Amino acid sequence: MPELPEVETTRRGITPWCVGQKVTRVDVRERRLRWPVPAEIVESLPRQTIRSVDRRAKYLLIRADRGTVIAHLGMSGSLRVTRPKVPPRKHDHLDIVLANGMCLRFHDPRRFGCVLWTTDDPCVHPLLRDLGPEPWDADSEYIYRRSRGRNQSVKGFLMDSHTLVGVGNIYANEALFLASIDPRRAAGSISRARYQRLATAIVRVLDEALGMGGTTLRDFVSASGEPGYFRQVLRVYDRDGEPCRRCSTKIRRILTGQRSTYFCPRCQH
DNA sequence: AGTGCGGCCTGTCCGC
DNA sequence: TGCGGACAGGCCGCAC
Repeated sequence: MPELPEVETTRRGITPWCVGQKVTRVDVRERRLRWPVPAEIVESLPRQTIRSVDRRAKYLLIRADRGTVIAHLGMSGSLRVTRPKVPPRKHDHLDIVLANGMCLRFHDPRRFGCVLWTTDDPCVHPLLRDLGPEPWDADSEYIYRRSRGRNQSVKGFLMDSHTLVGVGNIYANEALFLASIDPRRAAGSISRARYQRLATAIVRVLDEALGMGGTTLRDFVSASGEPGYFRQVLRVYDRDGEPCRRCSTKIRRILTGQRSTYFCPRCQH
């Protein structure tokens, strides 16, 4: 599933194929994504040149001459470089066809993702406007200050994109383990020193995963799926009943909200 | 304003 | 073997 590192990997993977390329056509086979694919993208994007591919949180920003594609991969999405004549698979919802004979193909079985179009600065788009800082830019003092007075669980607080972006369920669990913090604790009850550890832990798990995303970069065009490198290095996520890698106590799974939360009852407090 | 939760979707897995 | 149901997940948008 596309977490932040995979979105960044996608960005790096598609950039050399499409920056500087003119768009010749946009083919929409299924417009019912999270929000309908706007007709303007089909009308306006062709004949424009792609100038850059940026990322904000888990949104990819494909900037053209007079407008920007805002794409989100949701839970199950991918954006791959292929040739337009390659027959679309099931759930290949949209192609951005390029003058160099390639295309960007958006694939998303669950359709939690989106492909939108804006002619404004994408940063003022309602979806991006209120987002917190990127994890690499979020210093612990900011996170600590923001947590004061919050009764919400620290895990929920971390996963709130207004606090900071890019910390999904997997990384929230992993970072809280590294920082030895019980995910059920109220965000406002945790000390400044522990937020320092937490901020470091977040960057560490994201960098680790980004390093592994690099391995899928090589055969990017060949459309090979995620081989599951993540799983072997996970410390708590999806390890209910298995021994803690630090103290061998059984990892516990609980539900907070509707989300699975994994933690070591001995290491995290 | 902060917080919790429903809903959107389909593939996968489990039990009958 | 086939079928139904539970579950997973990001994150918007609503209700309290």
